[in-house]
Amino acid sequence: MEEERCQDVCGYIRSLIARGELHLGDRLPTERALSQALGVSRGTVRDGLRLLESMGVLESRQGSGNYLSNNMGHYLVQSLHFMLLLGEIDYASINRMRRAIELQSFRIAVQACSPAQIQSLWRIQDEMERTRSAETDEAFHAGLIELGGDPLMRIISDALSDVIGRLIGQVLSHGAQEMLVQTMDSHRRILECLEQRRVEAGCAAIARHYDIVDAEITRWQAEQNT
Amino acid sequence: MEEERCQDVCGYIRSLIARGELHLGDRLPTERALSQALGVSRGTVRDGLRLLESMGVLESRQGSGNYLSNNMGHYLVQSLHFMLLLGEIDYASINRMRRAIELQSFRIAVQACSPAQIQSLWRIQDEMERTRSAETDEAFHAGLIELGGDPLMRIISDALSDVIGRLIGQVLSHGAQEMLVQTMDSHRRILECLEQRRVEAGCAAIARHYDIVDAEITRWQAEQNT
DNA sequence: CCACATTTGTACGTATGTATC
DNA sequence: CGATACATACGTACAAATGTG
Repeated sequence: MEEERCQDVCGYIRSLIARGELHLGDRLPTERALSQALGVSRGTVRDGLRLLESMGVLESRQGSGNYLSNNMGHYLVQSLHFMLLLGEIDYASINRMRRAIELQSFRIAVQACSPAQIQSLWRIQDEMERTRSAETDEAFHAGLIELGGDPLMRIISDALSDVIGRLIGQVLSHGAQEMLVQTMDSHRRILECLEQRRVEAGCAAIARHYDIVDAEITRWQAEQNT
Repeated sequence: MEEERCQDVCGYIRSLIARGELHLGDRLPTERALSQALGVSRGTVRDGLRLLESMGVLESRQGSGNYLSNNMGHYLVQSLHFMLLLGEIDYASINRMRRAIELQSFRIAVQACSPAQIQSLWRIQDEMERTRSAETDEAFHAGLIELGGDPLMRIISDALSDVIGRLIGQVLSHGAQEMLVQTMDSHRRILECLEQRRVEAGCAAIARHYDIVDAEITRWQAEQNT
């Protein structure tokens, strides 16, 4: 067997992108058209397309077609879940990564973001003061990353938040009141530093914030094991 | 058709892991055994296993079997290549992420790494002074991340280095001599700060290093377009 | 609202290639 | 060499979603 014809499918799509004939959001040729163009069966075309789908390069819509997309995050989330399950990584590791991304985003945001953007973060923070929900906490951090404006950091950060989200929710709802107060204190301090364009103080506030979260997660997990 | 039997395969493997009956490196039941146990065809089993393979959860070895592994990085690399191709991210974005990871790893390493570990980095740096190769540059940064000891940062950092590696190689070999001198200067400064456990100075050195690299990449890309 | 063609989704069976042991 | 196990491809059938007339 000559083998690897499904790699040809990937390569063909890749070349269409490289030649500028396909862009993000575009619909691919139908699977039957591809199978005729490349002289392979539809099943083989599907194997190739599913490879691309598993990398988040395209998205299939039943009854409609295959479209170029960018949902790498989706598969990143699943990978992270399995890595957690296999004990290859832990929540502390995920949080270290979130901390690294947030610090870098903050440094960029301090130099680039507008007062209006800061205001929108204040509104999210105000809502969190009222609801004390994990969703608003996630929105706050996602908003901070967004200010950095880096697409890769946003994708990875979103995936990390998704994976750790449930845990944060449990910690927030069952954790000590003191921790909640500290969390929202540090949120406010971060925004104040952002407004006053104080880079180092802001980074210190972010570091303190994650120290608090890390400590609480550790404490909460120890409690679960009893 | 009852559909989604290939998801059952994923779920079954997942449950085997969760129940502690399968660990990293273990060999899975044969495809025929799985197809009998779950009452599906071998092709369906393969569909399920390939889903897991695409997430880096398992690795297939022809003639031997399917093994639980952790090569999420491999697929991360391919995703990143496509994202670059589609213009969803650029090299600057990748470098921002590398900078963020390296800064965080450095902060951890300063507090935790041994003199022997620092010595091994000096040896890599000595080799780079001689060879001025992209490989030793990559080894230097990988070593720095390694000192941080975080598995997630290592995986993501390796993938990023892989994607940007060729570009770094071209920049190093065709770039200005002045840039090479600056690069190795900053490498040495980073190691000196690590030895002297000077956190902030070390972070500043890392930031300077990436500023140099970013500027050179920008300059080099502009040159390519002429 | 219905009917219909199109397109992808899923599964099965079969055949053959190829690496491992 | 032979048995085992995965790799790849093809063909077929039907399900389900979409879009259109």
